[in-house]
Amino acid sequence: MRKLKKLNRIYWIYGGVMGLLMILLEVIHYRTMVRDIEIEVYGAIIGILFLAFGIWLGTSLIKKNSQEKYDPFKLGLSKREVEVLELLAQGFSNQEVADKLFVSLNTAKTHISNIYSKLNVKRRTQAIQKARDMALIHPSKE
Amino acid sequence: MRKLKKLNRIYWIYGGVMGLLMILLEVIHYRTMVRDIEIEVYGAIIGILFLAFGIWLGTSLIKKNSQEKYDPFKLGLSKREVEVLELLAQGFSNQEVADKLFVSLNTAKTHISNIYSKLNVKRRTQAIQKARDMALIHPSKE
DNA sequence: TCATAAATCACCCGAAAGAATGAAAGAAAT
DNA sequence: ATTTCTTTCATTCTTTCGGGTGATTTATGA
Repeated sequence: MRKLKKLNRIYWIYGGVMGLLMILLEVIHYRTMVRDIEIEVYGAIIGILFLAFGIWLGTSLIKKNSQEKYDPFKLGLSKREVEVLELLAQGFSNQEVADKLFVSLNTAKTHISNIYSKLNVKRRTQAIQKARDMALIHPSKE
Repeated sequence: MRKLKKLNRIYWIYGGVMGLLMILLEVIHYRTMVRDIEIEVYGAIIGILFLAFGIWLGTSLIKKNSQEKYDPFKLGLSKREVEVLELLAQGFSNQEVADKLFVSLNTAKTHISNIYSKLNVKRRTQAIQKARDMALIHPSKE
């Protein structure tokens, strides 16, 4: 639903930019009616414009593809649990998680256990994996 | 050293393709000397070619940037240890790692401990993190 | 206001993980 | 040949994890 909507808007943008580009070309075309001399320039301009547009379009498309799965914490995870998950993925121990959140070790463990059952995993490494795959947490790099 | 070399080769390739594109345009240009009628077609061809080139170039550049750090296991890691690291990153327990490599649990634990000291970490989650960051192991997705 | 969910903490227990050593056989290098 | 490295395994000990259960205190919403 929302996904489709968003994708569509992106394609509208692409279309719009493309249209603007065409208009720009038309303008250039009718401006340089003294073509016989200017045809090389005309070609160069078109080339540069479309090259730029292509690069922009290509990079945009890749970026869209590599993100956009972002499942918010709608797997029953509470915001506190997402916080904990974030810390887990950063390699902290139970005790460290507890300290960072200013709660007791027992509380941290409770959160972590709940995360496991909600993510349907048995170990923290699996939880981290799943969280990354489903983009439940902030990506580490790039 | 090797990094620079590789990057340079990539730019050579880009340059080469760009050159071919230019030659192609020249050919098209002198082929369609009946321009007054064909100038729109000429523009369209240039546009399409450069658009395609731009997209290709853009996506290639992004991909190159997002990889390319690949540090082989020159941190003192033996090949066996890299194997173990690979399995760790897949979320397996010590026992599972041992089973998959047909060695005893003790052996697996020894490898894992050695990995920790070589990567200078204290926990398996940190080892996995570091292995990913330094691209010591195969990426999980994409 | 009453029920429900979230967040907090405690206690117990067994399993897994990790640290510290030692040791031994085979491969590889010099 | 003789080191050096790798891989293998064992033992002991401590710490950390994870499961299970139960309880209290806010919030939130119906």
